[in-house]
Amino acid sequence: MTRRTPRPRERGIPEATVARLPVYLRALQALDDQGTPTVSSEDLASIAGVNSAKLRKDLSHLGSYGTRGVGYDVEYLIYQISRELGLTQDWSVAIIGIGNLGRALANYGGFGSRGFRIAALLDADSSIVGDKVAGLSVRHIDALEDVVEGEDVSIGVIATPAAAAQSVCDRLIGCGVTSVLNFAPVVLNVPPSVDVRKVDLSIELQILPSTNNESPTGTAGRSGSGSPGA
Amino acid sequence: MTRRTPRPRERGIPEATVARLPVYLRALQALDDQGTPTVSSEDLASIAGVNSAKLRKDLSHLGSYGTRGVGYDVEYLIYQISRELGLTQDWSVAIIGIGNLGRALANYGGFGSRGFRIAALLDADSSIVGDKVAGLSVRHIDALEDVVEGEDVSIGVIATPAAAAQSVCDRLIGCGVTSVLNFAPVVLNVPPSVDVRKVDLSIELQILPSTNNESPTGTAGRSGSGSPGA
DNA sequence: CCCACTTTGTGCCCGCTTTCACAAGAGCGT
DNA sequence: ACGCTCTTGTGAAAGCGGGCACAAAGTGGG
Repeated sequence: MTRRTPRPRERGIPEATVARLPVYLRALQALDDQGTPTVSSEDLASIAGVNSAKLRKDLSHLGSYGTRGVGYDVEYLIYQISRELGLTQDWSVAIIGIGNLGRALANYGGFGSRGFRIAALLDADSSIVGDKVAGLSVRHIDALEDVVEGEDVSIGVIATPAAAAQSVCDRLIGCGVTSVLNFAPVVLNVPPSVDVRKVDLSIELQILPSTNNESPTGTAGRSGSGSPGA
Repeated sequence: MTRRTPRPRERGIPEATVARLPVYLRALQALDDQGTPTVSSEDLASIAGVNSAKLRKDLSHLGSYGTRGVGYDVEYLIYQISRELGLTQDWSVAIIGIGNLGRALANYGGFGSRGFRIAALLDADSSIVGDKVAGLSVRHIDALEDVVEGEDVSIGVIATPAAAAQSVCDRLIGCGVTSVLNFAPVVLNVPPSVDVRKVDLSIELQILPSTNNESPTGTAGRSGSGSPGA
């Protein structure tokens, strides 16, 4: 097992904050592309869709990188957030299950641009093994252990049918993967040392109609990215 | 504009609870398929991956549908949860942006089985307009207003590139859609009466590596489905 | 009828988040 | 150098959600 590089840093940044950092990061990158040199917490918060006080408190956990009376230096903040998220190093990702969703994920540009390298695509269906998807050749699931070892994969993305998810997950964990992103509609059973994030497309849809009724308290247009966290 | 049926009920169920109801629902349906007539909070909680006290408290918000000493009647609970989520009526969904992700969504079986009917697929790229995807013919985005009106669409799913998302969203809202599920990596600007849920694939990935480091406090394997909510 | 056992529903407390409000810091024009 | 304006960083308060632990309620056996 090669080094899985478990970033040392991270004193104690609240999980809720970490979940928002990528949103800030994207907003900052958009600003950077436009050539904006600095941005105030008010403006950045508005782009990211959050309260400005919350934004400031979030950023304050990284350190005092703002300048009073001026705002934050866009490029410097991008660097600091990337660093905190561990995006300054590359993470190898394996996608298991190359159906429609797996293909969508493989082709999704958002990954490579961050520090994520899609190292392998795996599927159990031998009729698609060998196909080229997003420039990669689909390999058979039997090669999972070899691939994880050889490519030093540290993140597994499960896009298989529900029935296969748990066993795939077990095999991933068995060869040292500690982070799993699960798109299958099942609750995975994992030891505490492994972090699983779950994304369930149909659940998102089911929640939707229940929230937009004329709530007397006026819930007002939300836009959370999901994950209540713990 | 036909009836958009804004369910009247819903006194004040916590958002965190609503977000978990679909998970319970799925577990219950699996039990029902196996012919299990009743289930205890302990067992159901274990399947759904939550604390049993939390489960009981969640369900208590719907009313007292359990029997002490016995548990919950599976079928009745399915009905009550479906009802609360508004799944007892059909919702028409339009997917805009038929790239890889849009295709994955269109083919995703989980929708039709619940009360969701995929009414239309729309895209701006005329080279794919007319293609058959998941049994539906892709229509041109110009027809958006006609489609929403004609099919009584109440939910829009945005799977377009980031740049197109806001304008598509505006058009959806313009013709009466009040619920939007956004897969594009931008924060949409909407009036408070519209509910937007955002799912961002690359953000989930970015959060992942930051959470599984040997946190001194032992954060232990999480598995939240996302959405910190408001 | 009574008792032992099971399981729900919930009061209570604790810790995490969010939000407000403001003092301290930084730049700028004069 | 001074004062004005802008913006950050943060103490304190309020709100929400999670989980324990227990009383209440229902079942079944004798």
